[in-house]
Amino acid sequence: MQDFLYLRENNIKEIIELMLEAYTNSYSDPYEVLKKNSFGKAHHRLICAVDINPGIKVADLIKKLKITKQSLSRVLQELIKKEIISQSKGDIDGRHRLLYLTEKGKKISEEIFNTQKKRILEAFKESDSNEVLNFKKVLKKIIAE
Amino acid sequence: MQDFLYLRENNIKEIIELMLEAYTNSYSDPYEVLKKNSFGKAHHRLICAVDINPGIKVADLIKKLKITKQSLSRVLQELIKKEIISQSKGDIDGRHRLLYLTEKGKKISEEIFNTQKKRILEAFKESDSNEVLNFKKVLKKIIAE
DNA sequence: TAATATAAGTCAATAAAGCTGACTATTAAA
DNA sequence: TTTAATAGTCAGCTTTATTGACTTATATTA
Repeated sequence: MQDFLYLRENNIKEIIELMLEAYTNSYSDPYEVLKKNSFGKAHHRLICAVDINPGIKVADLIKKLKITKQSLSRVLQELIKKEIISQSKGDIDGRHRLLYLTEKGKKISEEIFNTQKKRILEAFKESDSNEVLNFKKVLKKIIAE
Repeated sequence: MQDFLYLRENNIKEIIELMLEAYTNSYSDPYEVLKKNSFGKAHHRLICAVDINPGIKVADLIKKLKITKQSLSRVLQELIKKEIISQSKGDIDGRHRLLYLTEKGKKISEEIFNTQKKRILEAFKESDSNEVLNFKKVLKKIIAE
């Protein structure tokens, strides 16, 4: 097998560490916005996931965030009470609870997003459309089981 | 300003969420290895960061992981006691404590890495050298302040 | 050299996030 | 109509991280 430099263990290892740091940095940007609303990292993750996946089922959210039903519940009930997230009964399967951001939730999510947006746009500055698409493609593949 | 599709807010938002999921999935792969050694996510993050940055200072580690000195300390002292990480006094500045993986630490880090490697290699399968380099470049830019 | 600043470590109390286990209620499928 | 799936809940616990108030060692600078 040919020795592709970019597939060497040290390069892959570095990429794993870069992902840790990229996530850590991106998700620490909205610190002030979250604090203002008395939200923590768990709320942030939840709001972000529901924003990009409107109508997501509780079970899928658990898989996505890789936390237990009980852990999710505490944060979710809090956000429902504060009218950031709303629930509706699934019409195909009545056992499902579909989650959406409320208007209030959308506003907060936008506020959060605005603090993160700059970082990503800056990173894409010297990239062209294809490169961004490839970046996204790779991220998606990393997620795939 | 031209409307570049790939710079639209929804695309950026999606990328932020993909990063969350890519990190979450990649860092849940070594669950069994970590459990066997009674390590948690905090240990994992620390081992990974020291592996890829041998000789890193405590202060830099705190910046990288975005946790407090006291949070780091608990986990770090545990790993030093278990002889996973070693410390040495900085020779340029004697106040610094430089951190390294021990031989034992390197073995565990390899074991952890092996569970994560497959996922990344799979993601890079259909990418060429340039695309991987670009992926890495973007990750680095996302990290930059 | 004496005063000050920086890097790291520590103690204590608390909060946030997540876990396991044991249940209940509702709805769907066999 | 029994069984399975989905969601919710209660209780107790662990892990991770925080704030605040120190100490110790080493560097810097006045």
